[in-house]
Amino acid sequence: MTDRSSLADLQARTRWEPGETEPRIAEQWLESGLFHPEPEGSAEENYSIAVPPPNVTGNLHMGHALNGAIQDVLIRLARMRGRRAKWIFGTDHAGIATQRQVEKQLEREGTSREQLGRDAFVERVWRWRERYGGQITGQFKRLGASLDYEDERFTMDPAYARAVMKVFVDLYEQGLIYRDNYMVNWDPGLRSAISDLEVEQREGVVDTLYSIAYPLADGSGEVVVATVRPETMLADTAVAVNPDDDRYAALVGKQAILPLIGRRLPIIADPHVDPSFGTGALKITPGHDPNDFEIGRRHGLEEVSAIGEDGLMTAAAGERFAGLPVAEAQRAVVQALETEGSIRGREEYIHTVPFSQRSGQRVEPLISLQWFMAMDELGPPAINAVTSGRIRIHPPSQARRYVDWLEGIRPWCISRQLWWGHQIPVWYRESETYVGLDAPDGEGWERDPDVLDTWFSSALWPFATLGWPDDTPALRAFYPTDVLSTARDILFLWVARMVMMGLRFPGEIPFADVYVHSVIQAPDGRRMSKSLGTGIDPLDLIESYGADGVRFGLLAMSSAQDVRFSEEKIAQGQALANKLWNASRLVLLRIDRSARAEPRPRTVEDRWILSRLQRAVQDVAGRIDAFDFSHAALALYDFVYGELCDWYLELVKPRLYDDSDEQGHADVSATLLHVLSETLALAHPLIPFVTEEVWSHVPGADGLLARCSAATIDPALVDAAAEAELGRAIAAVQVLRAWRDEVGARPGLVLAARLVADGYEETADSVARLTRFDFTGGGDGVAASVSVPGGTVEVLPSGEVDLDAAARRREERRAKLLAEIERAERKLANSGFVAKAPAAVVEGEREKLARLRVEVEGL
RNA sequence: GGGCGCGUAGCUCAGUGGGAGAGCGCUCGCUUCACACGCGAGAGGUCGCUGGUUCGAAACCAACCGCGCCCACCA
Repeated sequence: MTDRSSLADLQARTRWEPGETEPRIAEQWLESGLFHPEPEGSAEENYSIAVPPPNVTGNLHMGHALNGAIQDVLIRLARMRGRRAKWIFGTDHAGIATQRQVEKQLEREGTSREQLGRDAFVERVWRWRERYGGQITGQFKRLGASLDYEDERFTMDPAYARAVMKVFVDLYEQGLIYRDNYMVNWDPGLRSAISDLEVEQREGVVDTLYSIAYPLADGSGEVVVATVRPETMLADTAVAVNPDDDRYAALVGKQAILPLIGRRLPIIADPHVDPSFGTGALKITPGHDPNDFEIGRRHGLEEVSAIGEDGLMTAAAGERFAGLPVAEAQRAVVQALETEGSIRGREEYIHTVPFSQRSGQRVEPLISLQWFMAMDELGPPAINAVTSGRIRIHPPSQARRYVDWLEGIRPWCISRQLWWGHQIPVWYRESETYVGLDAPDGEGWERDPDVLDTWFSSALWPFATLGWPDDTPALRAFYPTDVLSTARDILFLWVARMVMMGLRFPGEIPFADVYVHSVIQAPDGRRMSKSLGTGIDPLDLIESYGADGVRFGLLAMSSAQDVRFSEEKIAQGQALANKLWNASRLVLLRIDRSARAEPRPRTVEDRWILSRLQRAVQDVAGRIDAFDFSHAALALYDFVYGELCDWYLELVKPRLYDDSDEQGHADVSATLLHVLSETLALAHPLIPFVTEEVWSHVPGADGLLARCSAATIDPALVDAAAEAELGRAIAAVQVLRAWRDEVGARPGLVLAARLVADGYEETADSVARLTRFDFTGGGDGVAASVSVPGGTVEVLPSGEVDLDAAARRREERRAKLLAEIERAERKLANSGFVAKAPAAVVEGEREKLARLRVEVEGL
């Protein structure tokens, strides 16, 4: 664009219109290749972040948008600081979620995955992914996320799958992955095992607690046990009592008869049994209760499975119940026990029950042949990485959660009875087992049908995306990564596992800092979710407010706490973008176009803005480095509104519009250009679009702002004297404006007055202009006097001032001053205060008192 | 059962030992030559409750009330 058309363009665009401009800028960034760094140099000198890979089925939700904004701020700032910055991009195959999507599609077509068969189904999922997957990519682009889209990964890519297989095989050979018949959380909806982390303990479930009598085998009586799951009694293999329970001491070693089944159950003693609960006797069902399973293993009890993986009672439940669904079996068992007269009581019982987060169904604990990963060897190094400070988790409370969880970690069930995922690299032939990267030679081998938990492959994300296990340039350039940013809910599911795998395989921590951001709740405080109807689509917000507004708003909202979504913050971001756009228009349309950006302070306000800018740069950058994004965003807002626009631009307008002083205009142009450029650089990581667009109109600006240097830190520009002097002028302006408003002076009218105050040598003209006073004329008499810092302004008589209002105002001010004086006097009369408070505080109080006294005398 | 956190203006939130803040909303004024998605000026708060520590508490401590989250194998 030529300079002239650029100016005409600026002149015409009195509003920042993100909808028209942002997509164009996003396109420019993508075409520039800026987001795709070549894999050169070392991880030490480079900067990288691996994005938490969204599900391939996913759409951008509020969490993605917030986390995207956070990571993009970090990446853009690092890039502007001259680091080779790579934001690793890709999607997750998301086993269950994706499989369900395609299954639903098949249902609509009147077929099912079973009818299709495994190979055809998996093929179908791949095609589904080609067609519908990766919508979220375009959504991230719209947000302005500077991910490396040119180097996209998928957790099912052949190379990635190779890494997954290698990790499995290695851990198997090292004895850390093993197959076992063990109690697992069975999800009847999914018909698959799930891990402990996918189980949600739901509180407040109302059940009936049945007391059931088991007769003693020797006919000497009965023992009464309590249960909320009477149908599981069909799989009982013992009755247990506490070893210290005198009531039952005589029964230990005897046998009870299991009603309905007739099996003889040993009566055993185990410390797990709480004598104070129920009758103090516990039925033991090793096949369907995690506690009982442990007790059973301790005592070598038989393990009976009465409930099958299909959710139906098995043959072991006896002829009467076999084949019934669990719920029906419960009714039938209760009915049968009632007929037998074995029920001794029933009461309402409210307790906590496990549900599957995946399907929402009640988890059925059962014994199943599954693959597990042992954690005893993997956990401690991962704990040490954090406790030693090599990995820093922010905020620190999350580090405690991390360590606590790892300290109590149990084996991880990694096999899933699904079709979509990384199929376990194990083959069987009769009694032989083969584990390897490729299928074994020879006939008759059958591969294990199960796939791995999706989190198994996600755990390798920071290095498998970079080509591990090969020693690639990308791996050398970008591993370990610098920051991992995520929500709290996957600290265990993902973050801890990445640390374990990173330490075990590439042998280094996968990232140095973990930032755990807040969860944004719906405005009413509930969880934001589609099913509750409380979800808010970030893309709709981008449509209304622009991506800059959404980014700013989400960052400003975020904190260490969970926060309620507030659309006002998004609007605040939009307002900031618009403000910056218009401030830039003022500067760019009025300056000397041949000026070069450099600080050329000529007045106190120039020194002031350079000083305030310097403080803002240090503050915002420091906040970002400390992962304090909300304060960084608000500090930027305060600088742009409260300092640059409200004061500096208003103060320099006379010089900016004065064409008679060529040198003066050139100087202020240079300084303004400097201030604008630095402000754009400072703001760019947070609100990249508007800053990039303004930059394209800055004379002499070459290329993209996203490629420029970060705002300069130069402590020499801090000028406390200028800040004090202009601070005084600002305070005076505010006092005088308030006074005018209260005494009803017409806004346009210039009032004659005398400025009788110290410290306004350089600022009196500005104060007069901004308050519409004329301090130049003489004149007699005083109609009113207004206190300003350092003295008073004496307003000369005129018919324009409501003297009664002025007097009223004076009296109000006087009363307030007297109250404050009394307060200060009381404080200083307090011997405890004078003796014990820090000297500076006492001195400050004395100065304040003196100041107040001077002012009240002036009235 | 254990642990963590929150309760400040109508709303959403800052503020962690020395005169209560922001954005939005509300009131009043302003078509001031960047912006009416604007500018200027205001109103509005027993800082959940009680007690304690301190010269001084919104902030620190204790108990309580209310809300939220995480972890946990008592049927």
